Amino acid sequence: MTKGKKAKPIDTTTEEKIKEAARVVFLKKGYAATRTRDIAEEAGINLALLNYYFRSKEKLFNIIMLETVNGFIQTMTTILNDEKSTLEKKVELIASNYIDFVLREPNIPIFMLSEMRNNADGLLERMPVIQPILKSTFFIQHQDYVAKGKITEPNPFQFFLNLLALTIFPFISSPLVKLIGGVNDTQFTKMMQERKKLIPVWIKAMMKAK
Amino acid sequence: MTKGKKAKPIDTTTEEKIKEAARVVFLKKGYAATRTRDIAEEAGINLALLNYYFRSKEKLFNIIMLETVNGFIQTMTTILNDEKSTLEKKVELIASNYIDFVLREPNIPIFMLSEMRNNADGLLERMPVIQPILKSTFFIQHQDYVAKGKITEPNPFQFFLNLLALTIFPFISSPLVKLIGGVNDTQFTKMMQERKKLIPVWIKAMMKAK
DNA sequence: ATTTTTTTTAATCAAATGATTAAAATATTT
DNA sequence: AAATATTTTAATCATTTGATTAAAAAAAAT
Repeated sequence: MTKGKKAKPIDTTTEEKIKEAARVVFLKKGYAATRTRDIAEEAGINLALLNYYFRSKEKLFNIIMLETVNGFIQTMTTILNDEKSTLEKKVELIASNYIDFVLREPNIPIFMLSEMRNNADGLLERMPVIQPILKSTFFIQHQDYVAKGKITEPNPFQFFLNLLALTIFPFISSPLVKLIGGVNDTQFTKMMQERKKLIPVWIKAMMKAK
Repeated sequence: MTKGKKAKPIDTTTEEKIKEAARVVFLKKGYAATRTRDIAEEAGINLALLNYYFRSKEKLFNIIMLETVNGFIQTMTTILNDEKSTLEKKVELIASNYIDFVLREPNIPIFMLSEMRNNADGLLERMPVIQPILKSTFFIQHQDYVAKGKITEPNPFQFFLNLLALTIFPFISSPLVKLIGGVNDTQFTKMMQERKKLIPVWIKAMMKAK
């Protein structure tokens, strides 16, 4: 109640510090397994301060979730809607940019998808920026390729799913990959780097498959 | 303490009922978000009974987790190690069997992967039946194909990852798919059924890609 | 310098939650 | 049928955990 005075350039470092800590903990452990005390400790502040700034665990979570999803979708929509680049180029960009992105933030995919899984309190529907994807240049170009016989499978969603799957799944399953394959972090990163070049080649091959 | 009398064919229905309920709730919500009371209610029994039979939430969870992972890996190793079938046939079988499997139990992949993510208390290492995969006939056949020039990418793990990704990822991302694509459950199932045939075709095309 | 506002904290609360206990109900054995 | 063992429950405990409060410390305004 001492806050909302508006137009007041408050020193935002503490608030940011808490948000950053919340991001780290939420992304690593998920909402349910996260204790607000964990976040406070990670931020190096007292628990009450967290509630002072963000009122509740849920509100803080919603902020983090929204920013995370937006960060993830943003690059996507930009690439998908670029009218200059071909479909093949878009595939390259998505593979390359997202592998880099997820290498920096490996917890994001499993975090997002596991939080969305039971869609508690309609979290998904409140997410913005998601709908435009269907009407993107990417999908129009796909349609065009299908019409010209350059792509066998006509469902653009199968195509998009495949691209996402090849790009993101390895990160979601990385604990398993590292265990089964006896792969360490360095090797894993190297494999993912290789996939930046491999995925476009694979996708191109799949397009003409029948 | 009245239990462990050994060699006593006790009526196992209550125990099974609790386990089944635990499976339902754990798979849907994950360990941290699950309340033992939820499980008791789902099983139609009292909370104390759950602890009487299984001592603790964690012990019950470990049982469910172990059975789930085993169920998931079992089919895999059987297919991967069959010496009669070709590599192509194995790809078909894995795609087909796993899509059927996950259509019946759509929560299993995200459950397994999200629980494994921070590998608390070395859950992963205690999982059996995982190591043999690397030495399976599948990988030997892959090596053979590489030697004969039938497969471009030499790393068998990339190959295996791709197969898993194309098969499983759609289920993990189904909330997103249904939202972005405006796809309902029936349509989703249909898409996945189509993938049973499509994935082998795609994989075959990817094998020769360069 | 004094007053006012903002920031931070320690202490505490209340609800949720995993677990236990002791006794009642039911089944089994004798 | 009586005695014994097993199964089930209601009530309760202790800890965890999200949240609040009131007061101290720090910063800003006057």
